[in-house]
Amino acid sequence: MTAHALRLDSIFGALADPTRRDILKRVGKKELTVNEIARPYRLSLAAVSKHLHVLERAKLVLKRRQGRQQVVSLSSTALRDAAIYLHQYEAQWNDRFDALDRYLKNTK
Amino acid sequence: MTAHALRLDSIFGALADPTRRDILKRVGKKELTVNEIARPYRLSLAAVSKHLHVLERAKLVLKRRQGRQQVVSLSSTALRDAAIYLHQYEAQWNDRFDALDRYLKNTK
DNA sequence: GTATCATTCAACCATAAGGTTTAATATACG
DNA sequence: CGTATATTAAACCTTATGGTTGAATGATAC
Repeated sequence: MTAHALRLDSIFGALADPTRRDILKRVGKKELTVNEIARPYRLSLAAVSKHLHVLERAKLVLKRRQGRQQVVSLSSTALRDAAIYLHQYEAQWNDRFDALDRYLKNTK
Repeated sequence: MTAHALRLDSIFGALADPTRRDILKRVGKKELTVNEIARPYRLSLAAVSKHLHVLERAKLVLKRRQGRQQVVSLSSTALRDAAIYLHQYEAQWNDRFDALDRYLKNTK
């Protein structure tokens, strides 16, 4: 399997979990520490840490150390790669999403 | 969890497997029967049938009976839903590129 | 240096995913 | 009706995933 395919595996795999999509949405608005990310969920910190690892492996987020905390931020390149993958099917979906189609074409 | 979230779970989950992405690509070009779909893979028919079930559950493909065969076709609505989901991050990947643009301009 | 805070690692558990083989079902053909 | 063809279901196996708790690590504060 190609590197590209492996990458899509990890990206789509990461996006397949609702907690991880929620984390993504939240760090997309604002960088957060691991503790801040974990707070709203009824999950152990270790579980959230694992989710972050999955997101990191898919390159959907970046982590950097800031003192004794880890600051997590969105990394949009993988999301863009996923969008580009989906784009190959653009011709097959509704005209109503022309704007999105044009956008994806321009950034390919 | 909302119906919408469950839907994204199944869509992204289905897309996370390379065999399924390959099937999707092939049925996107031309409707195929289950046997035709299975032929190129070193997998049992039952395994391919399971993959098709995953794709069907995610509404990424449609199956209809034609005589004693099942004809599988792409259904783009789920792909479009996935694209719409990713689209919410469009602004952030644009920002990233804009920042890069600015950077390149300034250092030219 | 020791205590404390933030995060991860290790070991473990339950369930899901992806595969196999064999049996069952549905449709078509003589 | 009986047989062949196309596909799925069942039972089973192995590995991956998502969760837990408790110990280990890294960085700061005292």
